[in-house]
Amino acid sequence: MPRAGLDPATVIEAGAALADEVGFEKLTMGLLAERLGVRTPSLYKHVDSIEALRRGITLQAMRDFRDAVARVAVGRAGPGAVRAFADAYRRWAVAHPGRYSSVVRAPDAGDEDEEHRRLSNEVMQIMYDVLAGFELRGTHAVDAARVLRSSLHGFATVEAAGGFGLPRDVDRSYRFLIDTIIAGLQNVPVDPAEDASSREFHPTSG
Amino acid sequence: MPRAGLDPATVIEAGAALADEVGFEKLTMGLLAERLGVRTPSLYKHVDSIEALRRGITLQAMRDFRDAVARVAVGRAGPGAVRAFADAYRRWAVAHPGRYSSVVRAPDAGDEDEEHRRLSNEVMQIMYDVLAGFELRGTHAVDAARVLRSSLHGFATVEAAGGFGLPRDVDRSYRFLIDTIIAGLQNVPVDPAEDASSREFHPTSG
DNA sequence: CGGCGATGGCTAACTCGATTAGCTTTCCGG
DNA sequence: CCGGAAAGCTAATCGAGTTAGCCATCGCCG
Repeated sequence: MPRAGLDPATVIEAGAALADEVGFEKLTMGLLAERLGVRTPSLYKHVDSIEALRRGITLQAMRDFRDAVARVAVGRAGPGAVRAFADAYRRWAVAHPGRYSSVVRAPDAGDEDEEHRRLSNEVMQIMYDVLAGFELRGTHAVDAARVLRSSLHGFATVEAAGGFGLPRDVDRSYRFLIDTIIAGLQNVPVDPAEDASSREFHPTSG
Repeated sequence: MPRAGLDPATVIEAGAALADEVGFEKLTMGLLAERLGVRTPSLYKHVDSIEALRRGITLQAMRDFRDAVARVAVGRAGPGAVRAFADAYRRWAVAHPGRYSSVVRAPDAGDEDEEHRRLSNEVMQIMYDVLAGFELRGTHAVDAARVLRSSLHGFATVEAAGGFGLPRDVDRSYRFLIDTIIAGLQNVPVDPAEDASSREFHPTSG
């Protein structure tokens, strides 16, 4: 019998694609093996465990996600950049539901290696960049990035979970969300006590 | 040997408490049985399956969550109500991480029975109520509720996943999030084309 | 061209969690 | 006090993950 010609990258890529179809949590070694035309134990020649497979899918997805949002945001800042970023964010999440789950899940203990942290920070940095141009000094730069992150992530998660009852309106609600965030960041009252703590700014720790 | 004296409600309550300790997804029949001083198969005298157990925990948690947020929001509207609601929301999520996961997870196929839908709608209704007082007509009432829901859910999820690097600042960021949402809802531009579609308002379909 | 070591795939077998079957014991109403 | 329903238990099955160990294939080197 001819060999399947697998290697770790192929297995992880196929796992990511399969996760998009059946859901990241439903991804199984047996299912992936079947998809690759191979018996389950054979996969262990390429990945150490299902945990390692998930980790690999997560990292691959994070790189792809970072590239997708970086592409539209590069060199831009302010409301237009936030809109473009938010659109790319949701578009990617909707196009890759399984990968998106993998990106945002709570990493299992020890799962968060150096590369994971680095990629997280790169995405946060892109958020800081698109938010430049709003008058956010000091700690509020961190806060604003968290606002953007939480809101977009929450929307994507609820949408992916089928939590919105009326599918027709979801695009419009997303636009409203972005409009609200932008208007909010332009009008949020500045607490003078907070503004004094500018020194605490830590751009890579979002 | 004396009987343990279990019944479905006890088992579900213990399961919810255990989920808060070990995480909803790590909850196992064996673990719960051990906690209750009973052998694993004995649990099946009280719950049909682990899926049914999860469903029971979810419904119990949704009721408790609804009560917690309803209590602080009753009869109030506008920014103060949004603040109180958001505080109760996050407080509950932080205090009951396993239950919170169960409330917001994507329900498995068929899992979403009538009571689940009813409880979802009740929480959405509370959101509509606290958002009354902002000048949101027509479809934007739905949009605003989705904004609030997405943002609070996203923040709670990222926080629960340990996604924020600087734990000290999380309270402040949450306040900033709420301030931003409130300022945003007070200043978001109204699109005249949207405002015309007021008839489409469906308050229970969030 | 032949050989050979590394590699990739396979079968068999084990573990663990969920679940079922069927037995036994306890409890409670009559 | 008695009989059956209810609640626990042991034994056993099933599926997913994983390991061990066997064998075929590939690619490279003499």
